[in-house]
Amino acid sequence: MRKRKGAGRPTISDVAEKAGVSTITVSRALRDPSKVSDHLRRKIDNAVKKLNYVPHSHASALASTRSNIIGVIVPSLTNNVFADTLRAIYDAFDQGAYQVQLGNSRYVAKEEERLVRTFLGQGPSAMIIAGTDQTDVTRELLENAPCPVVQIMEIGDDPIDMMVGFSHFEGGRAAGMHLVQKGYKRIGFLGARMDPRSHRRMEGFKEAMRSGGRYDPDLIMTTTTSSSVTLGAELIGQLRARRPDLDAVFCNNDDLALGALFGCQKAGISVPDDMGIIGFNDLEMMAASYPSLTSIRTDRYAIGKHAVAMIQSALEGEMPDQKIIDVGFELQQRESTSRKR
Amino acid sequence: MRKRKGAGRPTISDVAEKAGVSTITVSRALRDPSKVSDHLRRKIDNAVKKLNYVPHSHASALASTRSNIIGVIVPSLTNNVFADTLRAIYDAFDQGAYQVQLGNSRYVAKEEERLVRTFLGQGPSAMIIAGTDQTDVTRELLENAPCPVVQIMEIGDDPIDMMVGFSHFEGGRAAGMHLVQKGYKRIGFLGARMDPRSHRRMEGFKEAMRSGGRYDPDLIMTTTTSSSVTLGAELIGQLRARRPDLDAVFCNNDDLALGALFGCQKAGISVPDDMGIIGFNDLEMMAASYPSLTSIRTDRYAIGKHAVAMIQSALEGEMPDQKIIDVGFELQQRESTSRKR
DNA sequence: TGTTATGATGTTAGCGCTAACATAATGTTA
DNA sequence: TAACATTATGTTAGCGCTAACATCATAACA
Repeated sequence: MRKRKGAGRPTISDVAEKAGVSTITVSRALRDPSKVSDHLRRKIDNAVKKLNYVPHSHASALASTRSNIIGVIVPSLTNNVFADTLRAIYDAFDQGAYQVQLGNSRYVAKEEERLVRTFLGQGPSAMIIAGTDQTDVTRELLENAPCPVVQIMEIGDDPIDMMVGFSHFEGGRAAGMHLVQKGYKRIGFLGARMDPRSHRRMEGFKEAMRSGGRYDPDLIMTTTTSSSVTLGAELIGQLRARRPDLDAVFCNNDDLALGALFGCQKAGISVPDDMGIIGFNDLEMMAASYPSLTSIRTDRYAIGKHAVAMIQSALEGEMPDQKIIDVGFELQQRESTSRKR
Repeated sequence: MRKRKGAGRPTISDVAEKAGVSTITVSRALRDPSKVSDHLRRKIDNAVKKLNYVPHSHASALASTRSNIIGVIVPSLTNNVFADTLRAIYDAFDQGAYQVQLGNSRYVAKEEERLVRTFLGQGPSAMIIAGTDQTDVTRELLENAPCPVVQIMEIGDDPIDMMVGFSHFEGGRAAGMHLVQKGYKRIGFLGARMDPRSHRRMEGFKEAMRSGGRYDPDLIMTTTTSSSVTLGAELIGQLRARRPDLDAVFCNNDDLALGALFGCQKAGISVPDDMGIIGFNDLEMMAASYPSLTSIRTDRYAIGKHAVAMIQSALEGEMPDQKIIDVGFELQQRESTSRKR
């Protein structure tokens, strides 16, 4: 007698036996209740409850060559921006029949490609990937993937499948225009990490400077070092050393902006009178700081929520209302750019 | 002819055929190369490379009732503290043969229990779970789980299996003692969320107050609201309204501490002379702020690294050196508690 | 009434892998 | 040299589920 023992927990056969039907009927009742008569469905539901049956996802994945995995790839786990979006994704999927599988590409394109391969190898139900700057190979893999794909965080005009985000270029431009309007004259840009989205914000900023007659490449200071508050203080120090006449900065993100504020305070420079500061993302701390910090508010949670909604309607076979959702952004003006002239 | 098509990618049989061996030999060569002769192993490795073979994890999981999943359960995705630990876990596992499966319990015990059930249902290779305050049911599930289990973030004397973290009680005590030593007299406690770890920090703090002759329950202000910088400013405002003589606070975490600093600045209270502030965790911003903020530094990345190392040695059948690893903490004294008397 | 569409359920054969046993080849001992 | 370990490889039968086809009942129609 050379039986294998299995995991011990109830199987679909146990349910089928208890309900007096065949296994495939149980399978159908669980996956698409409309395919089974009310009568049998009730019996099956009862049996499931009584046995405390939970489908073996691996068996299901093997038989159907399709798993209940939702692959999510982000470039950073510590960046608050992604954390908010991830939270939305987990919130939306946690109750349901799907398993979120998270990958961290660390801003490395090759790593991202590897993760896409790994995830696709599991026959995911859907993929969510941050950004629009995939390698050609990654893009092709995803275009041919037999599942919905949502690019998040930013939008562009050539989606792999679907997109939710906002225009970083426009966000950067709005920030720049705000500083011009506020009457600042020598407006700098501080940028860390300089991933593609940071670049687009910078380009938007430059555009605003040009149209406002304030463009000066000497006032742009960037580094590929990852962003931090400490770095913000350092960068503004360096830029001021180079250009003591600097009177405002747009920071690539809020950590830098907070750091820039601290840097100014340490150097005895008054914000906003001698230095205007604007950040990007509007993390919670921006409103609480003293002086409070102007920032471009983005709704990261909404991005995650929309992404999941798009996936769910795609999985239910509906055509989504739109392939590209722009959640926009909103300038939150606060004390750090409200100078009394 | 009623063949099923499969996923199209190469299977273990394809490799076996190409290498001129049986499938089980390929299986063994991949899982435990020492069980196969060099001769065949070379052939198999070649075939794998040529076919670009990747094992189908679902099939493997089904056949062995054991998946390559590492289940990780944390109470928050946005708290930087967990983000650092998660990053370490992802960094350590990303290259290998394991898949990290992340769950967010949202500080809800029942949710945690549900996640543990879900994960155990997949036959994980290991489980990592934050904290030591699981429900009895959760604990029992994990104690009987046929895989290594690591509790992270804190330590205690009754591990389910293994533990990595530090004593939050001692951390809180060290913070309290520091304020006493610095000569502060009416020392308050600000606590948000008040999860079990926050409680233990508070208890450590109280202990320090008692032993320093400074215990005053009226100076303790807590809320179950989740922590934020804004909240820190509010809480210190409320506590000062109640006790204008307050001259120092230990904040449950760094967000509150930063908020408390901003609150003081707004109210024109000089830090550290009129108000000492100490936080917990020592996030990066603490050193950068102005004035810089004293905090209890904890090594979250190390916790994740150790957890993975413990799991890996357990999976290789080794007895770990120790079941409980205390990564400790370190008081980082900065300007916010360095008063000139 | 017989023919055909429609829907509900069942039978069978895998999905790709590995546990459990079987066997062959080699070494080890008295 | 026989008797027995030990190691390397193979055979077979599932793991639990679902795709694909088959069957049966009922409704719908000419």
